[in-house]
Amino acid sequence: MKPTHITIKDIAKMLGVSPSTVSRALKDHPDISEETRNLVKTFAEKVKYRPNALALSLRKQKTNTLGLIVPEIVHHFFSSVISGMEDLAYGEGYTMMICQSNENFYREVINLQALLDHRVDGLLVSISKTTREFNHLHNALDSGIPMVFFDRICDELDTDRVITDDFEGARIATTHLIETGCRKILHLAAPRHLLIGKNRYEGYAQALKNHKIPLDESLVLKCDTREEVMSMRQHILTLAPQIDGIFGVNDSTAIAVMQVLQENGYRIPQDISVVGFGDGPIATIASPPLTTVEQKGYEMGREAVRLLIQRLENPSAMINNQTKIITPSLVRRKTSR
Amino acid sequence: MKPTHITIKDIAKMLGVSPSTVSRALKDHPDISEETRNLVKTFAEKVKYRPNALALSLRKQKTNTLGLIVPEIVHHFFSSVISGMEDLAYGEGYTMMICQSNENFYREVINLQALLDHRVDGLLVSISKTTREFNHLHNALDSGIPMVFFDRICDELDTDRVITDDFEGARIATTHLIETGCRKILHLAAPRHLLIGKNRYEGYAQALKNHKIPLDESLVLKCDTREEVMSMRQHILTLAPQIDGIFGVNDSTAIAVMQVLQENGYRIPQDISVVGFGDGPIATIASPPLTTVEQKGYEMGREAVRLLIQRLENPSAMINNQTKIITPSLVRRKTSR
DNA sequence: ATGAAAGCGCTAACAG
DNA sequence: CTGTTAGCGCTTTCAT
Repeated sequence: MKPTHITIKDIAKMLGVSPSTVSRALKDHPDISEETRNLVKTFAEKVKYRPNALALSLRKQKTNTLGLIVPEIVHHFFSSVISGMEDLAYGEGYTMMICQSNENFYREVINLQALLDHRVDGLLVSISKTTREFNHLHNALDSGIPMVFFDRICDELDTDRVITDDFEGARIATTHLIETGCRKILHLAAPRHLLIGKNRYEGYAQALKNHKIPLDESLVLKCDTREEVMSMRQHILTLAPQIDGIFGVNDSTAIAVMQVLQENGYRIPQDISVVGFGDGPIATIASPPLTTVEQKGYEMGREAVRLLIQRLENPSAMINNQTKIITPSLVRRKTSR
Repeated sequence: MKPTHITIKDIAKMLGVSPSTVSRALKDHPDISEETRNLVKTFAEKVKYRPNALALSLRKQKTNTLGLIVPEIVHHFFSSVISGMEDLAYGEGYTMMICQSNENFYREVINLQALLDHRVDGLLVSISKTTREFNHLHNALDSGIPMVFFDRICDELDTDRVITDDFEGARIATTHLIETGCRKILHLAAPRHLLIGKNRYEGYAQALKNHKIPLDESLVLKCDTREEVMSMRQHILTLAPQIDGIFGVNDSTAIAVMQVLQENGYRIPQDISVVGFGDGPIATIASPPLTTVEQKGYEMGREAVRLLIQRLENPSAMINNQTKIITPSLVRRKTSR
């Protein structure tokens, strides 16, 4: 049994008026007499008339749909972003069409095409890790569709953007360690060729510099996953006696080192303080609960949608592209003093 | 600059043929001469023609879009489900329109309406915690739209369903505890009026019964959040000396008890074994890593979409509604022997 | 104050 | 083999 919907034409027929009259009455067009207007409206309500969004979109050349391409849904940060986007978009009368690239370039291209085929009004995108080449995005942009990048932005495209201030987050984290008494701070870093690796490293370096603490490169380890921590445990343990603080580039590495240390008799934070980055669900259940930098995915999502809708609704307004920077904040818990 | 798309009409005009010819050529209609077909196809490719999905949907009365209503996106289980749905739907040529109810009944109703307005071909829904009344879903179903419930199903609606076998999961978990030597097993349970509370409790009870271990109700505590564990810590500690195993209704409570115990000198699993339920990201980073029951959200998502598409593509086939049961499996890690 | 007609982009009878 | 026509559901001139 196919769902059959009532149309304006149906109503017109049943009421003995023309479709145009029904259409106008429904949207309070001034030309329509109060009488017919009420007639139509009450009738429409009675038969539960609902406008067909498809027809509307086709007619108006506007879908009120926002297309999203995200690397992975199953990721606390990204799902927070999506949640923020959904909430705001929904509140503004837009719906979202969501695609995940699964960190796969080819799929990102297809996703983009699908969204374009559906004539979404605008695009929200965070690029996949395997994306090295940006023709697909270039083309989309050239065709004139509004687009905002978030988190994983693309430098060679001039668009609105929302990013977290990784530098500042790292600086705050490291400063916190310094201000609570640490002097020899180990940094577990992401590769320098990744933006987050670079920026967080630099924030760390800046904090040291601000406090006249010399930067010791032997205290910066390329080590950004739990697994890597585990495989580098020996090295970390040889370093341990000479350090009093650790800044991990993300929560999982921070928690992983903490565990390695604890298993070897170190007390956190009495012997060594630890700060992470991200504030996912694992931070709170760590033992002790992890002091970390909160990344505000939800807020980032809202901001991205805000930027996009603003552009959609200020038609031609040649506003310069904006880069909105979300400043993360420190969440003090128990792994630091 | 509005994105302007090339249409079939445009192509027809430029090639001096009729729109229908173009339409047919593009889809390899047998009536079209190979010559014109190639002409049209290469030209279409050159100008990057892309069919307008909106127009297509309107025409075909089929949107190839699946509507999803989920309580919360930011939740490991649900985001896994979404991911599974997205992947399969995408592979089958469908796109997804995703709404979150935020556990709010009113919003669930609106979400449903929005999806219906967009004429999604089918619905995937997991009901919100605050939903006590099902008229909106009843109406949708009566109107004939295919619908599959997953995880949080609604008993009074006769539809396809996908659920996890909570009873069996709990039975497996408890059995594992028993088989590794535990006899006095504490169960941290969800309220009995919730399905998961009831089913997991019963699975626990069944396992005991199968092994002729008497069920001691004083070892069943209504306690299903981390916070609750913390506020009941005293009581738990008085119970601790007499127990050798714990089955937590979810991972966070399991991890929380484990921590309370550890802080008080108990060794896990030497003194007490612990098993959780869910297998979210927190399970692996717990220390020691948590033995738990894997809930297979991704698989559930795929299954739900499979059921839905099957119904969409077997037009009238009056297949009886199916309830697909996902049997969770035990993931042995280090909190049990 | 209301209706007729055209058209958004596409497809599918029906002609020829 | 190709073109003409009508229509999916809706809005919006242009008439009346």
